[in-house]
Amino acid sequence: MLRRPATPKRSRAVPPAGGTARPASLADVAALAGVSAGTVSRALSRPDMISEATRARVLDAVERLGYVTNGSARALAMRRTRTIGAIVPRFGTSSFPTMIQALETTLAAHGHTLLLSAPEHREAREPAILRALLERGVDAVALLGAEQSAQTFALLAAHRLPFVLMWALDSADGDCIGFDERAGAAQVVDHLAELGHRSIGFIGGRTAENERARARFRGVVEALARRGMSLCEDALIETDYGFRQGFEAMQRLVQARAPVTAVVCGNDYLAAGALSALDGAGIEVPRELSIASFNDNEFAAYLHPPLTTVRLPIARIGEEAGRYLIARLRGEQAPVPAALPVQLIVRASTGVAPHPRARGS
Amino acid sequence: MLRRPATPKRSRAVPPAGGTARPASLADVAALAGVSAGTVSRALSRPDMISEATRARVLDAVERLGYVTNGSARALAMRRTRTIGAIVPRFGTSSFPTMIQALETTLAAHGHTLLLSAPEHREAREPAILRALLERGVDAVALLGAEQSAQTFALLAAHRLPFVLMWALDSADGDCIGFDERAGAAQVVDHLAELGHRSIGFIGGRTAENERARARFRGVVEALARRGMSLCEDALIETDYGFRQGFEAMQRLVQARAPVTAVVCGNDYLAAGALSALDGAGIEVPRELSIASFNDNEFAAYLHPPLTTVRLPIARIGEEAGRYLIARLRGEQAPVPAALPVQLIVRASTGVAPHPRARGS
DNA sequence: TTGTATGCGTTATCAA
DNA sequence: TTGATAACGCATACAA
Repeated sequence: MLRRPATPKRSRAVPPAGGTARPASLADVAALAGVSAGTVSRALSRPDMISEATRARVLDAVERLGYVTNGSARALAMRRTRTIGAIVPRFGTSSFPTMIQALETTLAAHGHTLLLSAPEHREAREPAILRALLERGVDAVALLGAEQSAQTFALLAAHRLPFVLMWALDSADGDCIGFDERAGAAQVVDHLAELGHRSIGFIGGRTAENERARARFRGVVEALARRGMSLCEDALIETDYGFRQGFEAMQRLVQARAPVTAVVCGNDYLAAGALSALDGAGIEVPRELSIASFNDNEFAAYLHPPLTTVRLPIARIGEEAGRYLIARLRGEQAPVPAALPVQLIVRASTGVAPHPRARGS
Repeated sequence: MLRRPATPKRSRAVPPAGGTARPASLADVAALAGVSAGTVSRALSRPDMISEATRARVLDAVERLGYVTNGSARALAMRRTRTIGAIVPRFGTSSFPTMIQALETTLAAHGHTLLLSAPEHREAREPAILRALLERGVDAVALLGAEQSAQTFALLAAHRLPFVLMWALDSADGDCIGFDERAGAAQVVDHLAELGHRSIGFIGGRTAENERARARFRGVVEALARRGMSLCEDALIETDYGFRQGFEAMQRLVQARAPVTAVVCGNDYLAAGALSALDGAGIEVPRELSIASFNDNEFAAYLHPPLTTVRLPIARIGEEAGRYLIARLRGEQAPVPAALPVQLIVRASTGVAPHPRARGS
């Protein structure tokens, strides 16, 4: 392929009509259209800089050859890939996909593509993962949570890479996009208090490992403290997120006859499991035990209202993250959006079809 | 930046210690290590072709400069990006994330990165999406389902791009990786028949739009036919997948007093909703109405067993798709794996913690 | 408006 | 084992 000074630069001046070895390049299009490569490039990216006639010829040649821009070459020349990396752990069994879907949609609308990494075990692999994204030349990165390794932030800084921390609040290390879960916690607590609940339990995620679980726990604790209350120590359970875990946690509370009239769940898988356990325990839910949860998935709403939920607009995290990064890439200041508002939903009083059982109680 | 013949090719022979404009390149590393660029390249990619001493010097320089390979340049030279594209519609609210997670994990283990596209409205945008992935130079593509546009297959063929159709069976257009949902349907039907059920209903996804919903529907119909039975026409409901939809569908069946003793649900969101509706209807589930579903998510198992489930090993689709594509990229023949086996799960007889209510009934 | 000539940062070929 | 050098395909500054 080298050492052939006598032959023309490109051996195939003829378009690969049937399907030649290599895909068509700018030079091929140029040859077919009878113009220079530079003209073709402009015809495609700056149509207004080219005459109507030649542009038509170029476009025709593009069509005939099935030409597709070589992004690697473009990226090399332009020093940008129009690609954004995202690192989101435990992707499959969480509510992150909704967020990622929104992120991808937002990015795609602006011509960017999403490079996704979904490590199973976070700490272990992460620096290597970021390096992989760096090698791919991502223009920016979206990370889940504010608790990244120092090495991660160092790499980001060294490469001057715009980045955003999703589902997090107030980090000194970078701009965050997150929910106002604290306000949500306050709303839930206020609601429960107004219903007369004075002894409240909590079934949540593992605060040592999960910064989101920690934020919710703290939010509830603080909200209670403001009312001079505190969580019932006999009804505090940390567990993995999951339907089964919620089921078992609530079973434990019931069997131990924990003296609570309300339980706040860290997410709605836990809540749904807890509700299901109550059902089996033969307890009349509405009067004896009120359940509340964060992070509304629809299914929990159909189990046994009244269930009070702090609905987190998960998709908006992705949208705002996308918007933010795109603004950054445009050189705009990209103001960090304020904490996204959450919504308190009280099933019994909303129009959402109430569970029939709720009527008779 | 051009027109500077007097200056050396790279103006900064000194490493960007603090943080210069552009990230370190091979040439920078070479300069610092006192070798040629080619040597650096080899030192990194073919360590065995280099002397111990120089490799050490190179690695040291790499470390000092924080050098990261420029994937675009590498891709341009090597004509491969080590990147794989995936197009999966309605990504956020489905069970696809589990599949994608597995795909990404498998690819990452082999040094490939996943480029993800998750269009909201499928037909409309898809050709453009594939083009976007082509421009990014993906080495291969994973598509959801066998029903792609002719244009899609044409593009794939024109670019000689290896691809695989996930969650699909037996397409003439390409290699598929899917479940043996037909066998699963047969198992469910056999199970229900052995329990004495003779009139069976079906609540499933929209067969006109969803090839997976169609496959399940057909599977059940065929399995029934083999036993000389057929679905109860008064108890056939097509709807969107979702907890609410299952709830409402089952409500309809109950209110219409559909003459069925068993209902098969197309996925477990529908099943969970259906079970919840039965609960509200005051019907004793175990004796009067048996529910079965495809595609097991854990939560349905905790509602009201006995629930019979065709568990689809969703993650394996992603794994196998990844394996297949990687084999193809290696030039291996990549035999198409047979339809992935599904597993029939009868809650009441398995060790999965039975719902307490099941005991008393 | 269009053509020409570099340069982007690697890899791969050939010669040393 | 190493160095020099030609692609890889595109974008762009400059000249025409």
